[in-house]
Amino acid sequence: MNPVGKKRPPARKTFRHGDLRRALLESGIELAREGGPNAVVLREATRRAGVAPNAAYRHFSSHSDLLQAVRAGALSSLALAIEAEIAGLPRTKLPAVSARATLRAVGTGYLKFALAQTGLFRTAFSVPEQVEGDLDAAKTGKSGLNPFQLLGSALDLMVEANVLPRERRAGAEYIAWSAVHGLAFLI
Amino acid sequence: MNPVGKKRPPARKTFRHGDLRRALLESGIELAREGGPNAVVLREATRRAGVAPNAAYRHFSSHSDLLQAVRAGALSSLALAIEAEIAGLPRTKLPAVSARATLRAVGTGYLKFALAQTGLFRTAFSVPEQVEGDLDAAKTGKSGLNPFQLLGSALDLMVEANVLPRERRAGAEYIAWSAVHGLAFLI
DNA sequence: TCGCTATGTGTACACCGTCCACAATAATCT
DNA sequence: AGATTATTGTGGACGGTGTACACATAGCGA
Repeated sequence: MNPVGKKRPPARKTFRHGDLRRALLESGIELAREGGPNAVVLREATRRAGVAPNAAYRHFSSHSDLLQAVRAGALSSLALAIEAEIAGLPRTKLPAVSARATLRAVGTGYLKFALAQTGLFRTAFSVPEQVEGDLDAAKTGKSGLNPFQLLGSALDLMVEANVLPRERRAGAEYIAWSAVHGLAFLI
Repeated sequence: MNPVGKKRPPARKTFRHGDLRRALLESGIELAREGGPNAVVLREATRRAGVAPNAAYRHFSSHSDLLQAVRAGALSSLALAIEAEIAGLPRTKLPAVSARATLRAVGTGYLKFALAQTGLFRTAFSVPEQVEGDLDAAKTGKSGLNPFQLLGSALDLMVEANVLPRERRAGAEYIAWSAVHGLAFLI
């Protein structure tokens, strides 16, 4: 009908997709958002990208490889949400006030995300894996820090502002993180 | 070969299994123990029970129904682990000491279980669901209390022993639970 | 004893992840 | 430019999964 035929799902103009990896990743993230980790299904992602199931294997070595990438994307979204919460803070001159507010913002950003994006949140933490020293840029927000590192830098601020005694700094991530994460899980 | 030809795989003497529901449940729990929630696969459970796949549908309405039952069993195991930890406590006359020790035992029982039975633990909390007011006996230990209720009764002890001010009792479950659960998740 | 009903079997379907051989295109090298 | 090679997508197949339907078996009460 359309001589200059546009692409429907399977109707692509070029044989090559152009950016299939990103397309699959985004479909996967959407699936995760809708139904959590178990909903991210390789074949459905290829379907949404308008491509044959096997095409996925040119970009991801397996289903779990794709899932890992989706998971990284979810962590990145979480990082962005936390950063947005921090950015929305009213400015203040007082380091102590600011440091406390930042730490609180990390917590509330985390909780808000868990509530608003439950599927992504569950996906992000569906597989136990250490994120502490992870440098993977796919998991970070605009600041280049992943959620765990954002918490760490908020704690650093507390120390600098003399709100948190330096000797109690070590391991504080774990305390704060477990409290907030446990709470998030409860809801 | 065998003139009185018997059936190997389904080597059951009687047509009826006798206690298939329990058998399936136990196979399911074993699967969860070995590989977490995603490993509890209906067909494999029936295989281990020596029965055709469809037989499961006489006792569970669906795969997720079976999974829910397995999950209840996992919660029950956790409750038993906590009770065992409490039971192992040295006796003392002092209510304050005893109350504190009991609360701590709940926490360590919880953590030990999370470490020793990771698969079951992950299964128990794989699906968010309120356990607070749940009266389902399938989730309890010998005391008839589920893990969350065990925590509650430990906190009650604290109040009775005047270790925890009564006005701080409300919602204390959530604080304690989120701290311990978050910690468990970290490990 | 007869039939009812609970319980297990067999067959079949759609969907999933993944392997293999092959086709179409883009990139590269004469 | 033309030929060669590498990359990317397709098609078909296989075994595994959950589940629906029809049927077989056997335990139980009349």
